[in-house]
Amino acid sequence: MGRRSDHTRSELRALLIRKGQRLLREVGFARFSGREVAKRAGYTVGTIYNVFGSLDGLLAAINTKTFLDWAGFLRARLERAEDDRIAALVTAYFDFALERPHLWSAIYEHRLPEGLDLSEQDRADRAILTGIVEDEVRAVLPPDTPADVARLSRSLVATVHGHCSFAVGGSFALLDETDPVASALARVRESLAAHGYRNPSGN
Amino acid sequence: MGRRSDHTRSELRALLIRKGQRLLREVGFARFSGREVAKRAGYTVGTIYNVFGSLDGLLAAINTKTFLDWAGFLRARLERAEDDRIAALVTAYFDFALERPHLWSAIYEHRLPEGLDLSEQDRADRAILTGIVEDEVRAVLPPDTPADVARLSRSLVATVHGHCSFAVGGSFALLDETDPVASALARVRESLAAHGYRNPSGN
DNA sequence: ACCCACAAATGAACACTGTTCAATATAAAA
DNA sequence: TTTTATATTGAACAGTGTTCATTTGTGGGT
Repeated sequence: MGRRSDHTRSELRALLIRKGQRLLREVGFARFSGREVAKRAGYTVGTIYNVFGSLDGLLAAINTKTFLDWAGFLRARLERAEDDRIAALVTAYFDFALERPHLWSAIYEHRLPEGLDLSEQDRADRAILTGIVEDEVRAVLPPDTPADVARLSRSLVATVHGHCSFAVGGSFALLDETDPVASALARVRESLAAHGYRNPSGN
Repeated sequence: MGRRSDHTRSELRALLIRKGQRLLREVGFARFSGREVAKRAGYTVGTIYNVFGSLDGLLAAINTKTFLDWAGFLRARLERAEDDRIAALVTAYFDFALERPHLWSAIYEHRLPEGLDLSEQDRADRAILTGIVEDEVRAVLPPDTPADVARLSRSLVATVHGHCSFAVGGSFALLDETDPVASALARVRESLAAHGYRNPSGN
């Protein structure tokens, strides 16, 4: 088969990302295969290289999509949230990961080879997540806080990330940790408290 | 070539782990190859399967070795440490990872396939690291603390791990974070302070 | 309606991977 | 010395990522 017109370039791009994301969710990073993605999309390997340049390009695009899905997930939860938005955020962070462990892990398992970098667009898309956290942190600290809110937010994301990573990866299971979300939330509250935050739930 | 007696079973085991660890450190998890490990050890692929059952078995053994090296690294730093042992611990945690990023990342990139589990020995070896942290945390909290020190220690390890993971993986670089160690240490101090710890350095 | 130039899709080829297992060469036992 | 047991090999298999010459449908120009 030669040239086709079943999809425009951007449709094809979206299709490959969608099918690739589904495969990644099902089998995980270690068993991910470009040929399989192409087959599921009704194309062959070469097409992935036409569209993304390399398999790493496709994986980067899939992971950026996952970041966007994740940001949407957090926003939806925050809308439903009552007074304790920090708890809602931490819980949602974990829930997204625990409901699709393969997909979430792949974000951190995939490393671009040296020489390749994320596009500016990818970076901007992925930064949205941190932005959401930053807004919530700022809302909860005193208006005149001397803290570097952006930096503190990144650090709190890292804190929650560490707990989530151990929870999804099984490190915590080996250590008989039963409630990683509660631990993560406790650490976040302690750090926020050190910057003038009062805990709404009393925990 | 048939049966040999160049090495005893346990010598061969150690040799393959050593050569494998070196390869992993050089090329990273994604480019790791069983055939290459065997070649460097002066054997062929099949031998890895005789000794470790599978490539995952070898990788698990290498990663356990890395955990033990890491624990030794922390202990050596703690011996040299002056008054601020918490800072020494956090700094050493990062330094070990940053000096051998491929090797450190591989601990978390490798996942045992379903059905396979770590041996009891591997689990015990890997738990030594957490034990070291637990000792230091206990030493720094009030003797009559009501806190669950084991659980808090695990959580603080997760906190530092999250920061270290972003530092090694480049997520922090994308966000212009310049001093992840300082951030991690600040979070750890805030949480310890919430449990009765007084900061020796005044930071 | 025709033709043609272009671009998109293909799939064979290459060098690799993990895994299995019959054959083999050697060490240990009899 | 002969026999038994086993450690080591390497060919075979099915898969991988990547490249690229070849093919073929498509859109634009006549």
